[in-house]
Amino acid sequence: MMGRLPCNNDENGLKKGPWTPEEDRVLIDYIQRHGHGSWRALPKLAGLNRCGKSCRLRWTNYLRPDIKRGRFSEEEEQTIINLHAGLGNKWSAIASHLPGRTDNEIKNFWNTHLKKKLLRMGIDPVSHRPRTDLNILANLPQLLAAANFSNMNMIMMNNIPLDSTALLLQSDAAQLAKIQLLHNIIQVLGTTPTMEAMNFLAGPSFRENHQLQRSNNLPFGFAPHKLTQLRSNFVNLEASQHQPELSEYHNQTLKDSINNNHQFPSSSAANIPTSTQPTELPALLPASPERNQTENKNINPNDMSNPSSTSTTFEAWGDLVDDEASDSYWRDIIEQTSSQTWSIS
DNA sequence: AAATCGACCAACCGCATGGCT
DNA sequence: GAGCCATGCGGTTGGTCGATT
Repeated sequence: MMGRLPCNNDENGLKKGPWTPEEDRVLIDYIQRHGHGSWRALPKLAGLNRCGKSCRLRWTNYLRPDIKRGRFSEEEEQTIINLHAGLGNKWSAIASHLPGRTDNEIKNFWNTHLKKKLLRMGIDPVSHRPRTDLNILANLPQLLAAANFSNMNMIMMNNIPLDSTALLLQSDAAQLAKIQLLHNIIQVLGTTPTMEAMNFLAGPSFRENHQLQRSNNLPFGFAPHKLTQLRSNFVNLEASQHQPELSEYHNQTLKDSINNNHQFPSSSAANIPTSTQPTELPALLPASPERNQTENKNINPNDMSNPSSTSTTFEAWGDLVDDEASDSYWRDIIEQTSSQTWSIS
């Protein structure tokens, strides 16, 4: 490899491993007086028995005066998730949007916290899309629990009386979890859902509707605009899962539903400008970070959402999914889609 | 009390890249 | 253009510490 100078401290007698307070002091003193200059020359000049690379790392990741330490805030967390969705593992690029945070710190935080958090939510941390492996089906209890937990947090933060909202929120959380599950199921199926699958997904009302559509010779018995709307709203749902503005929007719709005599969250969709609700919406996020790395070089985390496109998510599902879905109904879905998947693979 | 496990994170390693001669 | 050097970057490792068995 051209250009690389080994920093093999074992062979040249230089020290490795954790830095001592004394070494830190020497390094800080030197840089404060002379700047770091050539990192390679620095250790000798400063009187440190370390390689230049080690000094640079220690300075940039730990000793720099503008380093911000401590827990990541919710805002920082969301920013990292948003940026990672667009940039992938470009830790230095992500760090450039978080003043005082180092790429190393963000990388560690991602690997130890955020990755697991997304996995728990059923989102693939690499692609930022819902997980398409069948294991996700085994995570439904956690998904429901997470949804409930999230809603409970919202209640606590807004001092909303539990007795008047608990049942509604349980219902909404379950609804969210169901939507997530349906999304994953369709991802697993991969292609246009079969008639049988759509029958099960849409519930009794759709089955009735299908009979009418079939008599009109429409493909799959599904009105084309419904399929388009369905697909669009999956995209919107997915986008909302890792975009703070959209999450906030969904939180707000939930709050609205509480304040408006338990109306379904879609009631607040009127807050979103209708002029920006196309029938078919573009994907809000790249399918994979790699795909869009070049155009996202100077990405602004605040530009990564399009809240206006979320307004019909609940409405569409309200149209498609009956509220009275029973356990056996959902068992049927899972069994149905599982058998579909086996036949695909 | 000791052993084990898992989370966390500082530090290291090796590759990529850009600048200079 | 080739070779060399310095630095940046991302993946990985290994030590530490608290929780659990």
